[in-house]
Amino acid sequence: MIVVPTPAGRPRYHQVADELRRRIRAGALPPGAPLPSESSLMQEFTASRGTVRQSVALLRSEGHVITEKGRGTYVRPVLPKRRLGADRYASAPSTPSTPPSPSAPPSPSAPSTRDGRGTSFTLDQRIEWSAYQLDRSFDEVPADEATADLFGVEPGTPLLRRHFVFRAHGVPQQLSTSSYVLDTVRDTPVADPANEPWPGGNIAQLRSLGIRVTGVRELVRSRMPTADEAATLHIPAGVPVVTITRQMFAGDRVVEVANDIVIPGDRVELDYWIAVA
Amino acid sequence: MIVVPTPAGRPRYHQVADELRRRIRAGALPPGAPLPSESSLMQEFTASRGTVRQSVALLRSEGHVITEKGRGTYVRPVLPKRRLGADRYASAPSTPSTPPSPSAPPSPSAPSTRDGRGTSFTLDQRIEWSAYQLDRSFDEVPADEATADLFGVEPGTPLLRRHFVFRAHGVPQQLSTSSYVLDTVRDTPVADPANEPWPGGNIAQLRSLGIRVTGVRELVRSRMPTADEAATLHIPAGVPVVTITRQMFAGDRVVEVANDIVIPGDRVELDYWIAVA
DNA sequence: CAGTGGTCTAGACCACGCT
DNA sequence: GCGTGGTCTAGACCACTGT
Repeated sequence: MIVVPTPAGRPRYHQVADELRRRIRAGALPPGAPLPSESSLMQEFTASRGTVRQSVALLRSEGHVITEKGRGTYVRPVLPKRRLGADRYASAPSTPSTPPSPSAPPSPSAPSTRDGRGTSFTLDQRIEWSAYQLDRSFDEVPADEATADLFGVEPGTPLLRRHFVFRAHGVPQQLSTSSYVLDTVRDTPVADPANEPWPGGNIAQLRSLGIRVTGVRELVRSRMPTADEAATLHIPAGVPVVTITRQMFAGDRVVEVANDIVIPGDRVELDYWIAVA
Repeated sequence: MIVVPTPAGRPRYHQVADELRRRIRAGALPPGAPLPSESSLMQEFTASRGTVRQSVALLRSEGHVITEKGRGTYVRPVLPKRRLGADRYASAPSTPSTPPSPSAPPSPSAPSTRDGRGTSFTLDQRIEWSAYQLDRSFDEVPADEATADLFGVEPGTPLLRRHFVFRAHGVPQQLSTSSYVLDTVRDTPVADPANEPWPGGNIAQLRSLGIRVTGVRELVRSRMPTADEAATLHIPAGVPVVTITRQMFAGDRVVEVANDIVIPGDRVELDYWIAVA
């Protein structure tokens, strides 16, 4: 068969993807709208199915569209983002409309955010403890090197490790693996999975043990999800995860380590305040 | 020829990808190592080229491997990550080994971090101002709605907008679009691109105008890069970007807005400290 | 049932990096 | 020139979603 030379030097599947991207940007294909079917695209662009599928795969990997088996391909809807701010660590149990915490920024108006690609909006979405559903599994393990380092203890120190899957309103929101040094929680209500979710979270938990958390350190990274994570969190192709490695401090002492909180990147924004000396 | 057990129902290209992932995790294919060529894989797994290519495309989109035209496919090397902490906003000009800033966490030891996929390490990498190269373009524009909102001014307010491409040691590190209200910087050295990079950064710049920055708010998000961003920042497939929307405050007043700092997700980790009341 | 996307094959020509 | 991956074609069968 005769291979059609690529007109502009640009591969045909890029041309198709470019055109579809253009329509998405221009609003001709708004979020949620179906893309033309593969057969339509084959006709419209005079390309083979493989080429058309390559275009769509590209758009998928860029996070522009999602594909549903047997139904079609759709422009990725923009999800409302959960905003995680410092106030989630405030001592008072959260109420849907709690005023900002003492160390919060000077009440900046909630900005409308851009996702860098077009339509966007942000929801200052608070989820009450009661709306959470929770899968959890607790176990006792010796500290691996990374976790020991974060705690500032010897590797091998016995830990209580808790693994959580948070859901809110039926939608998986995040995974989290969080540890306490076993000695500090053994035979306390904190070590009992039945007491989760604990109102006020880990800080309240530690408080019940007489440990007063004075600060939290968060190390934020981003990467593509593992296959497991994508499945558990219902993450479509083209969407990264944000990971947080967290240390809770009581003075100089590390009292909790979350060795990777994993959150879908299309459902969250992290809000930080830095005081400048 | 190695015969891979056939978990029936699982598509062949997934089986191939699973096996390659396994080898990567197991260390049989360490970072930087070449994957078997497509023809080898075709033989080893008794699959057509299309199927083998689909496996590799999957691994690429997951960030496990990168492909170089005419050379081969390689396990993605783990890059040292630049750690961005609050100290980058400290008043004193940074020196490679400056002690932590006043509001910093209680000197936690630099943790060794996990990338969630295997081998990993972190470099507490400081880049002196002198190591920066910088592309910049300044222009004067009326504030769009999002930026006006972040500034707390009316849309249309004249802004000095600066676009930067930072490189360090030849490697592109981040894009940034940052604005001042034009009235506050007109006819000052700050408005002259020739004075970039300005030692001490935007805070020192504002200081030279008699404006004392008291705090910085950062809104962190993650998404896949646009085609432009991927090209400019040399981002391979399967690597997301971290974006930061930043407001600099002088008291209650917003004095600078960075309406999207874009950083490759495989080259950075953000380090935040939250004081708990 | 018809329409959608998912998987797979076999073959072809091309552009690139290296030796 | 050889080996690598990049692009493209044409056809086939399948699983899933809707009516």
